[in-house]
Amino acid sequence: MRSGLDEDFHKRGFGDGLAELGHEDRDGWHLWQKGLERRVDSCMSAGFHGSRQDSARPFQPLAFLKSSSTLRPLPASGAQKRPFSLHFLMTPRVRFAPSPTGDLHVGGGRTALFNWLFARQTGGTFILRIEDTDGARNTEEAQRGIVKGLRWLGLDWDEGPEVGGPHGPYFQSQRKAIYDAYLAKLEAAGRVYTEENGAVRFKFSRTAITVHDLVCGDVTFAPTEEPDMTIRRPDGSYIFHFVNVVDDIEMRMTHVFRGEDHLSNTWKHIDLFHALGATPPTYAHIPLILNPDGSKMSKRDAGSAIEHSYIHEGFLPDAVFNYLAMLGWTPRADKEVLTREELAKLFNPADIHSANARFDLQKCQWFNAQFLRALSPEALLNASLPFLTSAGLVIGDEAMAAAAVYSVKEKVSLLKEIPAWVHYFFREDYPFETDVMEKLKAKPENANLLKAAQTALGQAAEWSESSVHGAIEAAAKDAGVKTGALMPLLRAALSGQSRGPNVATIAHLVGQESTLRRIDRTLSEALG
RNA sequence: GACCCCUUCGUCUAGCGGUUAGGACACAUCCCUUUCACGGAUGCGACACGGGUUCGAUUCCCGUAGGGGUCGCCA
Repeated sequence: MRSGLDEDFHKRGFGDGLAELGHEDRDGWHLWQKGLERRVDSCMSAGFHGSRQDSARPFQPLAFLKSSSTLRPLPASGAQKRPFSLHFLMTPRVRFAPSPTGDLHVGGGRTALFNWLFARQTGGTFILRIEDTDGARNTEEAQRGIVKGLRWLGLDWDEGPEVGGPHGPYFQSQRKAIYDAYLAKLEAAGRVYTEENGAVRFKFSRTAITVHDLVCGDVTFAPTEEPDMTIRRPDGSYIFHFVNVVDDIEMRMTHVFRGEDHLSNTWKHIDLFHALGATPPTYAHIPLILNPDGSKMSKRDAGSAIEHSYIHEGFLPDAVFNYLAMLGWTPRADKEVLTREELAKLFNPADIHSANARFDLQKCQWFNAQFLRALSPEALLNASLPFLTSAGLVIGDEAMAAAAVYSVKEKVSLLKEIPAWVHYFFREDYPFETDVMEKLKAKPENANLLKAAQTALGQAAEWSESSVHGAIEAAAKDAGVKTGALMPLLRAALSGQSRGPNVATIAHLVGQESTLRRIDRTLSEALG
């Protein structure tokens, strides 16, 4: 979608790649290139990231121009220019490229999330590519875990497995012919050699290579002394570094958001891009997620796996999405609880932190509690259904069930806690908790109090929450006790528990007949 | 061992040379209240250390220490 001006701009050579930036002022951004100045009205993702390393190149700008305005000769004055790379007539293409190792790891989930956020914000394309080059340890089952985790988080992809796309196949195990062709290019360029056993190595250029990173700034690596990199095994299968670069070229990636653990190897990738005559994408190496004690988070650690730690524990996708997005990035907003749409709108790679972050399960649960409370009764019931079912509860009346779970929503932070709070709504043979039983038996007059309440409730002509409440108050008054003395007894009788929603709410929801039966049962079983 | 990244309350963070160093989670106290919660209020609590630069450093520079990462025919 290029405007005429953009087209003109493009014709004059303002393509992707290196441009120069003048300055930012009230009029917007002034970009300078090839003797012309272009003023930019609006930018998506406006922002600059200061480079800590090289003060001569202090900014690594990030701009996706939406509209353009004037195009005029560059002023002759020697205003300072700052070089930067900019893909400004191109919609971004980003990808998440996991190797299928089973359950989606939170670190991977967040990497996918940042890519997704960026794509959704800029109107770009988000691609899922499965890096299953290591046939020995990759299984279809493992790949399903990744897909399930991404779908659960709501990270939909525009190209990739299950949805297809123009640059497929999206499994590296199916792209051998492409890699062979690229290997031929390297051979033609004299950049590879084959070892005696058949392994193929890539000849490093052994020059200094600078990574221009949106997060880390410019990072320069001195000419390497490492041995040349193997890119193909003797059995003909290819190595990660090579296929990763080839696919990023083939799939036209403009940006790569990935974990900081890749930063140290990025010079190798850039070397490959250059050897293949391609321009490297813009990189953004995002900080890692650490355990609460600062150690590296691995598969076995709490909170590390999407399905095991979140889906099964009763987290809501939106909450995990929100929490993960805030780990390593702070949106410029006056609140923390944000929807994925709001996060996508606010996302700015320039605001990504460069320091690793520790995982805090409590805060993640807090986010979950926030989203839980915002759910409608129907949505809450729907979300808790798997947990209610696995607790053996049978839902008869859905409206009642929805009201029941809704009545305890601010008492829990995880869906899996809900059954323990609502089980008595769905059955009348609930157990009496030990302390509840003791409390009931503590005073002989409790039985009479309950009987009085039962009589009053039995006589209620109307069965609304307020009428129930009124009947209980009246019964307490007649019996000469405070309402606050009767309520706990009734709560015990109706639920077998000492805590829960309002007593009147419970009675109202289970109905008049059940309420009376529950008191009968208490009288005979707990006080009999 | 070499190289790379990082360092503000316990945790996530705001800050971009001059602030009583702000917020959120957690924790504590109080209020609300039929319980448990929610909510509200208050409190606790941080610039890793040492040198510079500067009238002035949390902020800029250099070291040190500490944490993390990378150096695979894993991805």
